Amino acid sequence: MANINDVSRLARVSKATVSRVLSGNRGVREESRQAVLKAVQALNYQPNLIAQSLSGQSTGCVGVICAMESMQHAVNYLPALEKQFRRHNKHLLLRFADSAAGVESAISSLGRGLCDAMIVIGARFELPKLDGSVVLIDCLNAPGAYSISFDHAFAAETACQYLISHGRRQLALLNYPDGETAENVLHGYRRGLEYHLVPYNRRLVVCRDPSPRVALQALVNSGARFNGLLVMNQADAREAISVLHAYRRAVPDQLAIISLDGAAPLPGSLLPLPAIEYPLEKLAEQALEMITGHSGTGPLVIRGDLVAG
Amino acid sequence: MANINDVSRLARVSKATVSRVLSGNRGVREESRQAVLKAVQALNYQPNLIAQSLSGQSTGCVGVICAMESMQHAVNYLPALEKQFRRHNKHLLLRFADSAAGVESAISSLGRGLCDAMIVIGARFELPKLDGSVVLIDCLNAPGAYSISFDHAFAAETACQYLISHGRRQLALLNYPDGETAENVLHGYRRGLEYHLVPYNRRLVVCRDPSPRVALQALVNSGARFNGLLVMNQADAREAISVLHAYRRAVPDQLAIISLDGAAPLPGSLLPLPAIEYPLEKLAEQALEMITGHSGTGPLVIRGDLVAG
DNA sequence: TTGTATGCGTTATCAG
DNA sequence: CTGATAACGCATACAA
Repeated sequence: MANINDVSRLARVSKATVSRVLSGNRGVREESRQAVLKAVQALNYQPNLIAQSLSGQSTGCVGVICAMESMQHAVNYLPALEKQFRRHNKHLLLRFADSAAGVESAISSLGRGLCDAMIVIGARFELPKLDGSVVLIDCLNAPGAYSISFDHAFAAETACQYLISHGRRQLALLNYPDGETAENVLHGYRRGLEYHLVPYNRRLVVCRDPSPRVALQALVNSGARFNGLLVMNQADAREAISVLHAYRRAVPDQLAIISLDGAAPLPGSLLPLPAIEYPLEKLAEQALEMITGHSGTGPLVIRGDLVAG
Repeated sequence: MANINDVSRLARVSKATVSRVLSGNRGVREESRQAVLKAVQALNYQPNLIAQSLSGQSTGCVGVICAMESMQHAVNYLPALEKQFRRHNKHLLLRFADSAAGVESAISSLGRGLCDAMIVIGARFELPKLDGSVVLIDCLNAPGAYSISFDHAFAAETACQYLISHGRRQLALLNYPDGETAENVLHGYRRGLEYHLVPYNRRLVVCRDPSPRVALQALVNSGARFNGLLVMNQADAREAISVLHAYRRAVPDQLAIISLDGAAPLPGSLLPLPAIEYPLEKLAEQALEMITGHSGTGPLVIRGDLVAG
């Protein structure tokens, strides 16, 4: 690959002039400018990004750490993020992690001059204290200053409203394990019920961890009756369908299921379920703004769209 | 972030000595070694990767370009690749592309000193001529010297054997559009039939492009009878189930479906279909070897495992 | 308007 | 065994 010296030699100007022409051509004689451009063409010269990074102080790379638990999940953000960041000439450095330790290791490995910033996506585990240049997307218990999280209370409430307005009043909830997010979900769930004067039945609330299947089995076994079910994501929805199928409960005829995070709508899915979805492009935009710093600081909470099945 | 100068100052040695200690500590007095190590600890020093890249000639980054058509597909290789490459301190630079032009653009954008090598995954479109440092994985019509592709003929034959041994003799094929791969699939399909003396019926072979749904509709409408179906991937399988469901054909009771690429087994999938699967870890290993050059050159064709539903 | 010189952080060469 | 010093490729302040 040709470098700036080759170009300057061929164009009979100095490296500085070449550099000037290529980055904001201010104050260069048209003649030299053309010479440089011609040489660039001839040599098919492209500035070396590594050298640019070292000289400037920015690499143009952003580390993206995907939590693996809900991978099907996190992975769906990737195309939207990549598209958005590419527009701004930013590259994505990909890592996966399945624990807080994994995230820390990824961060320290990426944070050695390679990245200008980092994004953690979809972590369901407790996160360590993080640097200011780390943006958290869809992470539970986001401890950082920069985070984009979902309004789970609002989502749960909306889901209840939807199901109840479709004639389902006995609503079960397959919630996250104890934590801020679970409380938010529960809050929204109760608000949704209250609005329609549906009494709250704690037996209808179960925890998806360690296993959604077991939780649902326990729920069914308990004899508590329900004709609607709120789940936390599409994967859980599938599990639920599968379990309930085994119990001869037809979805959505006898039992309506709604997902509180409808990301990752699987192509050619057999039965499209209603869900609360979060717009991927908007999300990517916000993440970019947080990273480039054009945005006001502070965590951001976004509300999802109700999408009927 | 502390740099090598800070360390050398604190340890009262030169930069060179610091560098020596950190990379293969050959010929350094134990005393200085300890001093350096102490300083490194104290300052939490980690060598800047960008500077290392500029100085050495390798960035330790590998570009990964995922074809977007069968994204659900390509994206599934990512975790395995990342895991494998991370072991060798290689980072993954992620891009998506949906056309040959997109791939070219990605390659030229990544090929400016950022990457040592590149991988293209899952391209179903015609690929341009590519540099030697590009490895093609699961790409149709792989034109490069380095490629890992699947033995489609073998897969198709295996699929036929499986279905026929399960009492399905009228096998339809939802094939790729014209091309080398489609021919291979067709070859395997015919071989599988021949083995069991099942006559070949060309009406049972349809093309999945531009739309698997339409192709299947046409197939059903044609009146040709079939009780088994070979599809090219899980997404197509889902589409097929959906279409056939509409025609009141139950899967897998009346009709058995097998996928020739069972990657991306969806979690909690309702009905696990039989499929030919390609081992992701092996694949990632091979890709790594091709890139690090420890492997004999030339394209590699691998055969998939039959996994019953 | 242009060229020179210096810095970015590291590795490697070569004297000492 | 160690320390200066020259690359690596580019950007930029400064001088002309």
